[in-house]
Amino acid sequence: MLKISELAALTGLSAHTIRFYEKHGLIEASKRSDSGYRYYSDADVKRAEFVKSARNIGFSLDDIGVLLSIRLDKQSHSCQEVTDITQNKLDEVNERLSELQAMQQTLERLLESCCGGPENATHCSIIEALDGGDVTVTRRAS
Amino acid sequence: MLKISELAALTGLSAHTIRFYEKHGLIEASKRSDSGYRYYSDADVKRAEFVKSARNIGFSLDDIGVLLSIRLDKQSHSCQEVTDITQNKLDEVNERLSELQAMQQTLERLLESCCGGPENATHCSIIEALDGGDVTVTRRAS
DNA sequence: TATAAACTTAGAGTTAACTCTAAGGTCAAC
DNA sequence: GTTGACCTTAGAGTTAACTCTAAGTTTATA
Ligand SMILES: [Zn+2]
Ligand SMILES: [Zn+2]
Ligand SMILES: [Zn+2]
Ligand SMILES: [Zn+2]
Repeated sequence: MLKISELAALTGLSAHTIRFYEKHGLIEASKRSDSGYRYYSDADVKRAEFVKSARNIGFSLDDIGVLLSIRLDKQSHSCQEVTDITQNKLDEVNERLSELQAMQQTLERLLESCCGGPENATHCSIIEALDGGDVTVTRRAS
Repeated sequence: MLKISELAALTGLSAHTIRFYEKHGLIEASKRSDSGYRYYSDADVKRAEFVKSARNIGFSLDDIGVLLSIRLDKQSHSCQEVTDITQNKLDEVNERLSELQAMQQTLERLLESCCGGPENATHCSIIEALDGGDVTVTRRAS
């Protein structure tokens, strides 16, 4: 049984974050000492590591909640439920990637066009481009 | 001179957002009617369009504030100041792109590994992968 | 036994960029 | 001269995921 700081060291989450996740139903300590200290079993640690992995991939805490409930009772859930969540996340990531790639291209183009030197900006092509409005249109985050 | 709703229609910003930008020093109405209505001159419109362009590229409101002050007095600023802001933004975008690309790869790999079918999830390779912790490590957002 | 490190809770604060509400004043048209 | 669209302000609410604080309790170490 680990104390919260030990679980924190193991997972790389802070003790604060672990308590925060607990409040959101993602992590729990299967035991409390008489004085109220949290103690984590091996199963608790595995669960925390699952949460950390899912978080690393980019799943939201809400997604992770659903994934955990599937993990807890695999019999009652289908692979399709899992791929639905995963596909939705991938769609989201792809959408954001498109936005960022558009920004990247525009920024690179702007940087190429500007001398970047120490002289004054009266001739600056970046300022001009922004003024003219002839910048690549990037989609806003949804 | 345009009223706020007309500027909104022109720029695609909402009237709320225009007032919000004004509060943050980005947009201003060079005139007010006796009753307090905002009226925007051609120069105001250009400035609002500059803000909109910069926002589309992904600059933060703070960045835009700095860009506007350069735009307002180009003599006192250098191209380098402009490229610094732009380069910093590009670095940020590139960092986020790396994170998202790692997520994308992991998610695609997970989706390939799972059957996605209607049977129960006792054998689900996505759940297994998250359990095992053997997912690609993606950097967290800074 | 004394001190420091670690733990507890409830709840407030952070960030960015909006987004909305309430309560009321103004303006154009019919 | 009244309806309805539009305008004003101040300020609160939203979102996600933390992050921190305060005030007090417990435990480990010397
Ligand atoms: Zn230059
Ligand atoms: Zn330049
Ligand atoms: Zn399957
Ligand atoms: Zn599966």
